[in-house]
Amino acid sequence: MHGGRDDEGEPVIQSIDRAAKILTLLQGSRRMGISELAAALDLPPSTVHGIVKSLQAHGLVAQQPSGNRYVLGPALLKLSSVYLDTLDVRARAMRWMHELSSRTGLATRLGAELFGEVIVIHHDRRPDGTEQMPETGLTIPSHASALGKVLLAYDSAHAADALSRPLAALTADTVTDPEQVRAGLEQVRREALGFENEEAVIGESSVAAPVCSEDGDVVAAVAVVMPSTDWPPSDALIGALRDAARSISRDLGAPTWPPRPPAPARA
Amino acid sequence: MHGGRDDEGEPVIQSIDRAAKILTLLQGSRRMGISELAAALDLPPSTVHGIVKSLQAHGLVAQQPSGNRYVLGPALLKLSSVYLDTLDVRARAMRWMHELSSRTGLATRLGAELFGEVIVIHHDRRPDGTEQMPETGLTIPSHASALGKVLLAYDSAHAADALSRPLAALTADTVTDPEQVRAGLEQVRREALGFENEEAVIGESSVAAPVCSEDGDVVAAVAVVMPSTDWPPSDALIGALRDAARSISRDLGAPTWPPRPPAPARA
DNA sequence: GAAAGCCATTCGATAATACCGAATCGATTG
DNA sequence: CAATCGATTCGGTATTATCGAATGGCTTTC
Repeated sequence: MHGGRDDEGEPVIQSIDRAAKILTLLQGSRRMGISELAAALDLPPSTVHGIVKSLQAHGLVAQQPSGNRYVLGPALLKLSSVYLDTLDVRARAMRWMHELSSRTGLATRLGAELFGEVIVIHHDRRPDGTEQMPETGLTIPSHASALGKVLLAYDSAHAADALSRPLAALTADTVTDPEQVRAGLEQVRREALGFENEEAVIGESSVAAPVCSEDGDVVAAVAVVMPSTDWPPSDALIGALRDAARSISRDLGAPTWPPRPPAPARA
Repeated sequence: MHGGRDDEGEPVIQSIDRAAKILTLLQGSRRMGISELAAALDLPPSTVHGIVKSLQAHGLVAQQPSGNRYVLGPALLKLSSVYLDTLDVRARAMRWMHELSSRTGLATRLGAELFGEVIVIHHDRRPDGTEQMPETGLTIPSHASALGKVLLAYDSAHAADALSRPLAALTADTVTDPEQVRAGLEQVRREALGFENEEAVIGESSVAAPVCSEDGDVVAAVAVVMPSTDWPPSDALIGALRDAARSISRDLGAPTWPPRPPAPARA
């Protein structure tokens, strides 16, 4: 009952807070007018206008040629590009993920936690020449993905956050009961593997393994994405995935792999 | 002399302006402390601290585990992902770029203008299976790239902006004289093609063509990137590039291609 | 074709707000 | 163990963003 994130009373600068909320709103519904934003935030239009114009001056939002609708701006792209460059995990992972994709013939993803969801930090395509959407930057609900289950299993704060709100059903197979999800995490910890079979996208399944940093924490997860027709994953595939996860972790200076579960478990 | 961008006296909200400047600083030098930022902005550390914390609350910046240094945050990645999704140009271009990459065996880029530079909006890799850095989000100086030359040629505001400041020499072959760059644009307009031979990266050359929108404006440019050993590009390659540029423009509803130059040119 | 409604935008007064300087806490170094 | 450097907290003050009302541009409607 007393849990939450925004009633903490943290000292946040009002206008920046509002600006960030506007960006988040534009993230949800792509193109919005001033008064639309104003209504959503319960603020006078003139206030919103000032904020939006300030964001626009820095390219963080842009108004489309049509005139009176605003969208996210190009400066965000450059910022995110630099953000990706600062991530050691990603830099180290890229090489092994490419190898993993080559060996398995499947797409691979690297994910980390962002506000209770999973954000894809790197994506290596299937090596066949087909056209594939870039997935870097996508966010996926934690409870419905292999990546998410792994991250949940080793980060209790993340788990508490993600499982405290109602879980969306993305397909018929999505597990929407928090307790059931939580129960599954036990096994994830035991095997250091997370599975997901058509729980997020129909026809698509995945397996994920944890990636550890220098001080043994799980900072990310790698996944292999496969067509559901290939389910369950072969031992060879799982072996390759574990190899990749171990290699990345080793490159990062992790002392052990698989990681020791955080919660006390009697021998 | 009287030209400029930031002395316009536009009504910008102070704290948002400062927040954006902090993001830009973090974009330049990856990891900075509070006092470092404060020095750069000539502000008291406590002020900067407040702003940074507010940004942090929304995931726009993050402090690294080490403790007292800040970096750009993961929320930017999600925002940029949505930004990319809102771009029709990109959505339409992806398919044709993939075909272009397949036909030529080379990497292709789609670029647009951002504050006088070129930002890469989409990148299709070389179809060989080699590991390649994702280039989406990179920015390239306009004067040293084929993409940039095309964009400059059709957007006089962009040209005025980009060529008013000193031009960086990225390689020995970079053209750093604004007038010389400007002179080259004439030919770009005539051929609807921009060329660049080792002017940005040694061993790499590229050719670009304009992409037009519904109302005939040049909104982006497509480029093929090739090893300099293949220079000059074959007619077949240029043909394929033109085909792609025309197809994308057509999909966008452009009335004509190649675009009519903006400057009055007597028949 | 004219009028009305909608929405973005501008302006100026007000008080709420973010800013700043000084003090505190924590970490790192000699 | 002492001292320095930096991040962080706190509270008073004045700058600053906010808001309401008025304007202007655009599309819609009758």
